[in-house]
Amino acid sequence: MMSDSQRREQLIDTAIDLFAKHGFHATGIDRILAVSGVSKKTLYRHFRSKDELILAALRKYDGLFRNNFMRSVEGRATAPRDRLLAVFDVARDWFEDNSFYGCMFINAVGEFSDPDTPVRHQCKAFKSMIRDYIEQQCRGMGAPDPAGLAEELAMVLEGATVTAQVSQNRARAAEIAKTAAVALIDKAMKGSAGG
Amino acid sequence: MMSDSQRREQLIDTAIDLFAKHGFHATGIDRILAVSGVSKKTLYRHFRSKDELILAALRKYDGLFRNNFMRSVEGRATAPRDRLLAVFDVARDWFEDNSFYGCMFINAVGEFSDPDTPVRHQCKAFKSMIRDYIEQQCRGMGAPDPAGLAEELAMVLEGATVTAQVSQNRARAAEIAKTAAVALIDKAMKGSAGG
DNA sequence: AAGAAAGGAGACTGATCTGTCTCCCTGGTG
DNA sequence: CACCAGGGAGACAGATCAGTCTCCTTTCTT
Repeated sequence: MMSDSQRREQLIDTAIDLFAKHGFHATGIDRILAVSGVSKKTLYRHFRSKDELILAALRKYDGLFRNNFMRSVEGRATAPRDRLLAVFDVARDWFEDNSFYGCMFINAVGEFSDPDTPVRHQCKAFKSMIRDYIEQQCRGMGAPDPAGLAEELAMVLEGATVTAQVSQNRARAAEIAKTAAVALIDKAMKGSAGG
Repeated sequence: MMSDSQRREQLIDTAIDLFAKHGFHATGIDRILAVSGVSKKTLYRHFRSKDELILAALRKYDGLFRNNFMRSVEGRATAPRDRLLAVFDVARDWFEDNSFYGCMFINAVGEFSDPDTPVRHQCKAFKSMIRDYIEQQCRGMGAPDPAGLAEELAMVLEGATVTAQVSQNRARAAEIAKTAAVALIDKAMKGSAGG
């Protein structure tokens, strides 16, 4: 039998799938219920409104992505510089996944334009998390300006994600981003101890 | 009095505004009618459906953006390398505009996930146009691999657009992108005649 | 086995969506 | 003034939206 908390997770997982695939406004509650097999009553016992379900989905997606992303990067490389490059290999795998529909948070920002909204705060937190992780590797590499380099690399990753979403050739987007990342890292490390 | 074609343009202009601000699914026909002051009958005389209005809006926005973008870049610089950098100054102005809600095409892609859709084709055409323009400048600069450099720079611009949309500090997104662009151009031109 | 509690199914409400159609007002012409 | 065409206003239809509530089945407890 399904416990109450299992139903809740089932609901959130289904919401993540459908929101990622079809968008937030275009995905109706009824569809989420039909796919998840949970009743409407149960949904509204766990979440006050659709907006709260959206928030819960974004939060869980943030955690899942964070874990998977960091574990994948760290499984591929140990040296900070190698990890920075591994970021784009992990991104390539992400882009090539069948269930890739672009960054869920970028898509959310496009649908929720009010900047002082919980959804927007969640999106900013996600982007900060990615940037901070990259910055940590930059610092470990001994970059003179780890924050500046991290912002550049995070921006390239962002651009690659969007490009992969729009274009046909998703792997190529990751390749180009990696090439650019190498150049940016080299420039940042030029003349420093780590370069 | 308003002519029929004026009403059509009024409709499209209003649609561009509202779609950019609130998204496509969240913007109802009735709201577009109320803001534009055009009647429903007239709308459906000009457009078969909302989807056709969306397409018309994307097409007109493409043309407006293209003209404004190229003219602004070319008004700021003449040498190809300077024009490539001017791209990010123009982007900075764009980001800082009050009516900036991110790239309308990126937002559209987030809401229309089916890749074989007129909307998606329009988005790809827009991105190709930007990349081709950048590539043209790269070629004029004598870059050894103008297409490759253009893809990198276009990706940085894309990332800057998204970052500006999410973050508070929009001007900074343009600054970082420009810094990264300088590094990428320098790397591409290293050892060549133009460098 | 009897009773109680909980959850699924889904009817229902009121709002809103796209798209059609009717009515009426306006303005031009004889 | 009479007539007629075109467009605005908006009623209307049918679907779908978020959210509430009722009914009934299932399952657990005693």
